[in-house]
Amino acid sequence: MNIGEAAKQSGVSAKMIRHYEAIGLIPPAGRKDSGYRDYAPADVHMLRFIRRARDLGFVVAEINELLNLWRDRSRQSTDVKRIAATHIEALRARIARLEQMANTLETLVDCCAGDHRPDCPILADLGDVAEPALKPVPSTRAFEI
Amino acid sequence: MNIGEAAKQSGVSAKMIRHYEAIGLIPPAGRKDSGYRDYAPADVHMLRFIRRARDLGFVVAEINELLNLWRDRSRQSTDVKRIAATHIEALRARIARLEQMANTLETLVDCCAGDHRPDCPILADLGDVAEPALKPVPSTRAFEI
DNA sequence: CTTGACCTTCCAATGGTGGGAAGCCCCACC
DNA sequence: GGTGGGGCTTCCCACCATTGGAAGGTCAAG
Repeated sequence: MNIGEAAKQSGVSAKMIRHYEAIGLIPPAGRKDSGYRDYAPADVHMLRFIRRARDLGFVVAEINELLNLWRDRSRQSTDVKRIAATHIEALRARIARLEQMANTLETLVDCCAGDHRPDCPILADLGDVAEPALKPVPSTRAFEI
Repeated sequence: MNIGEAAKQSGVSAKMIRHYEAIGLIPPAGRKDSGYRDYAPADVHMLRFIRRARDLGFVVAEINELLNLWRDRSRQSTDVKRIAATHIEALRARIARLEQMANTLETLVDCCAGDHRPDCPILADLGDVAEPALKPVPSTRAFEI
């Protein structure tokens, strides 16, 4: 099966399949005489596993661990559970941060007249100079939030 | 004032101050004879505005709009409100997606014995082959989630 | 005058994904 | 036997925000 077909069946784009192979998340696919990658149904199954894990927000490093456990017939379910639980914590932390942002903004928006006048509590809050305890903190990267 | 001092007072790292200047978010700083950037309290104020907006999850493009409105004395608060409201919607959407992930995982974790045995509903779900309607959908980028 | 803290510019990496170019391969159709 | 179009290959670049580091100039205190 060509990479395009594997992509269709797994829901993982051909681009990403090659990428996952390049970073070692999946083993190098077999090749036909033409040089084309050749995929078996088992490979599609694995790709679908990856796709589903991505949909659940796991990052590649975690998916790697999960894949290893998946393949390991002598695995202990507690290992899987630990990874998942840790991930849930991370998700909840991100949610909490986003919710705090949204709530703060909601309050400000509710206080804003939203008319033709220039006075705006949102801008007032943003430009408020009265914030002393503000260090050049290693602010979290956007994609980690 | 040197960039280090401006960084300390604003909470924006020197690296990012230079970056914001490079991408045109802030105007080029004045220079001393030595070539060092020179910052006035007003610049620190602007940087603090940016810092606060980032903390609320605004992306640079939005911060640019907000800065322009901030500087525009004839602005209409409705413009600010609209930007903020749109941003809240985006935040809520991200929260909803993360919550769905967390809830799905929570269910799976609750069903997992978490002991020495290999049987695990989490892996079973991930590897479930019974998912036909799975297209190579243009999955959202990580930092947009 | 040296030392160390600060500043400068430039380049690279992060993570996950998409876009595109240049060139090869394969199949169906005429 | 050609030819056209679609799929495949590799390689490089972009996104977003941020950090790290190297190589070198500047400043203040000792």
